Amino acid sequence: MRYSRQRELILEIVMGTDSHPTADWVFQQARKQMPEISLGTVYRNLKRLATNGNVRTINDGTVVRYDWDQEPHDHLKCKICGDLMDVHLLEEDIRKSVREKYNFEVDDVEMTIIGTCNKHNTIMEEK
Amino acid sequence: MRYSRQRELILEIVMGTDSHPTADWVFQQARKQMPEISLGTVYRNLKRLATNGNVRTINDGTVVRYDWDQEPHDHLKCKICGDLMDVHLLEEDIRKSVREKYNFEVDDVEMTIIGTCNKHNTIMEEK
DNA sequence: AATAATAATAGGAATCATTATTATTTATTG
DNA sequence: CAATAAATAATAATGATTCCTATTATTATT
Ligand SMILES: [Mn+2]
Ligand SMILES: [Mn+2]
Ligand SMILES: [Zn+2]
Ligand SMILES: [Zn+2]
Repeated sequence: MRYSRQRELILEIVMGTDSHPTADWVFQQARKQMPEISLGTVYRNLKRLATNGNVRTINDGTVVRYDWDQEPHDHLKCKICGDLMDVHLLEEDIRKSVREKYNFEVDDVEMTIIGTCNKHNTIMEEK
Repeated sequence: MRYSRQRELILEIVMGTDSHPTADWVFQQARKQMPEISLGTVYRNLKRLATNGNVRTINDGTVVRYDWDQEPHDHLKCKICGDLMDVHLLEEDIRKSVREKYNFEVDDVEMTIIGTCNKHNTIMEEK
């Protein structure tokens, strides 16, 4: 795979955020620095970066998000603000348990925990 | 909400399978018994049955599947045959841990474990 | 049973995220 | 610098799902 300015920029953008961005968000950022870049190029390169192991993909309902953090971890999704936040738990227990109980060879655990994040705490309203 | 023959059929089809069907699969089954039913009707009613709590939805990558089983449980997805199978594990531990450690109010845990199911066991090939 | 009120449907258009196509541009190599 | 082929930009196509609207079916009322 040979070098391209657009791929370098795309990777830099994903590396520079914790927001688990979509292809379209990356595209909006990228065109600020490179106005002629096309959305197809962003999709193509994000996919390639994912198969190369430079970034990882997250399925957020019906859209795909990208995450520079390759460590096995899961996500909390706030149903109010839609934010995804990282959470590290029990990954190894889950893998072990599934292997032993279900005879299923685990590659990857995808967990999204849906709820309400602490930005929307009810405590504040108790004035 | 008033009765409709098509909604009754749609629910019956979802209730009658463990395959975690998509809207399109339900549509294909439904039209065998009711050839004039439309795909939009299937989508509309599956969504309604889900909000009514008659069925639950599963995000399988980019497509939505439906599950009659309302018990909290997770799914193993085989990367070879694409099948989804039910798995029951640790749900309460996960909820508790997230509440305590992250101050995040949990509504629902969505977990998909990706790997290879035992239909593709390598033991069989060791002849 | 006929009538009225209106919820639900069929069929098709529209939308949204993503992928495919292709002519043109660009990185790489001798 | 020229040749080669990989990557891009622009745009068309796709697939899943939702939306629109004229027509039909269900339910309540005479
Ligand atoms: Mn993450
Ligand atoms: Mn299930
Ligand atoms: Zn929030
Ligand atoms: Zn399998």
